Amino acid sequence: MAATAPTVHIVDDDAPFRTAVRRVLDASGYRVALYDSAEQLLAKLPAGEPGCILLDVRMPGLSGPQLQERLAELGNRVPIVFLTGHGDIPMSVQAIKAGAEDFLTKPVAREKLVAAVERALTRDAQQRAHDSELDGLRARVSRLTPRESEVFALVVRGKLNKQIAGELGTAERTVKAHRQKVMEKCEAQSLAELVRMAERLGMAAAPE
Amino acid sequence: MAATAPTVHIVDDDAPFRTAVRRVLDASGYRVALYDSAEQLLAKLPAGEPGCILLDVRMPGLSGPQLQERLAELGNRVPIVFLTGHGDIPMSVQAIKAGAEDFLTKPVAREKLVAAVERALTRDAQQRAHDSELDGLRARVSRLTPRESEVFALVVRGKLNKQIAGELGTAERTVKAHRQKVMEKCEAQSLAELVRMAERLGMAAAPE
DNA sequence: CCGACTATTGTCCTTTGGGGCAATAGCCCA
DNA sequence: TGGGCTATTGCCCCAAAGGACAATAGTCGG
Repeated sequence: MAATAPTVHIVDDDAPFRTAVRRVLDASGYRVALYDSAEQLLAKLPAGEPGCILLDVRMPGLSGPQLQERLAELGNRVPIVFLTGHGDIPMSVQAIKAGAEDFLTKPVAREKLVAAVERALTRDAQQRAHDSELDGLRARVSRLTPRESEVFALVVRGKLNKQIAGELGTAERTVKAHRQKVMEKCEAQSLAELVRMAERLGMAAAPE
Repeated sequence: MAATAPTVHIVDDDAPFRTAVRRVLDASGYRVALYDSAEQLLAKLPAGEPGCILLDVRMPGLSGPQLQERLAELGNRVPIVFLTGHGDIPMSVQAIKAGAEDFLTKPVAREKLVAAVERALTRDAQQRAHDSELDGLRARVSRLTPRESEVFALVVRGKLNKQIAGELGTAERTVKAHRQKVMEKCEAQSLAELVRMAERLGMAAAPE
């Protein structure tokens, strides 16, 4: 599973500047893609591929912060490094709070830029690793039938089969059957593992 | 358990400014404490009490960011709201990344200040609630004897009693005895609950 | 209409987990 | 030195979970 090499997406309406930055990042061995507007990035950004965004703040059309917000709405969590000559403190604070990896000001020292991009790519890789683990989990859990899901929820709350049977209005034997299916579909080797899965999926644990 | 009312700790070397800010916060109903330097705050800050810090950046002696760092080293996670007239973007970015609740610039609109303080206090309350829950858990788990802890670790990994007995070189009956003690001391009503506790305490889950 | 999937249950047997009762042993503190 | 705590174990019994074999029924897509 050799992951695609990560790409740094540079979004800036200033063509000469884009080129200059590309040169720096090229020289540092990064794959680079250029966009002259936020809209262009939204249209072309390949989903699901590793990378990060190097983003200007002031641009015609969507601004950098607006693009950040838009991406968040779309559920796209690509790390963003802001790089601008027209920033102010409130803007930088807002950007970082919204999850930006960094907020640099032009002119920027080459090492600062490269370091920020590197951190952004590292974070992206970690997020992806984490997400794909969760996705695998969700995929398994989503194979459960509605009934099995109910049993699953009660099992990880520590309920006994007989209690579950009572709550669901079925026979204990039936619960056992579902429970087996749950363990099988979730590929859990033990109850402890199943509970951990539920926990990672954020399933509430009210024992009641 | 009526918690102590939260206190806003104002750290600024400018006396008139301190007084002005105190007035604003007093008027909003907050308890306020004043300090003219970071050192004074470090010396007097009551540990374990709810509150937040309203912190200037440039001061004689320890600077605001240095105080933030020092508090982090001490494990004190009181939310900090920076309020300064001499800030710049890198500084604000660094402060927020280091966990500051906000980074405001003088002069600040009264509502912005009050809103930031309110968010800081809310965050503090949440952290405290979360921490005290964890502390309760740790207190229970710390009552386990070394042997019981070993059994605990293996149980939450989904090991069977006989496997645990094998790994510890004791009889299965012995494991059962320890296991009982673990459930009792941890006040866990079910294995699921025990696993959740281990999870919240960050105990690794290598099933091996 | 048929096969696949889901939901349900029954019976029976085995493996595990949970506990009561009791005893042996080492250690530490008063 | 004696009580208290920890670690160990044996025996016995009951409850709970796991799983084999088998069967009935309803739903749904072909």
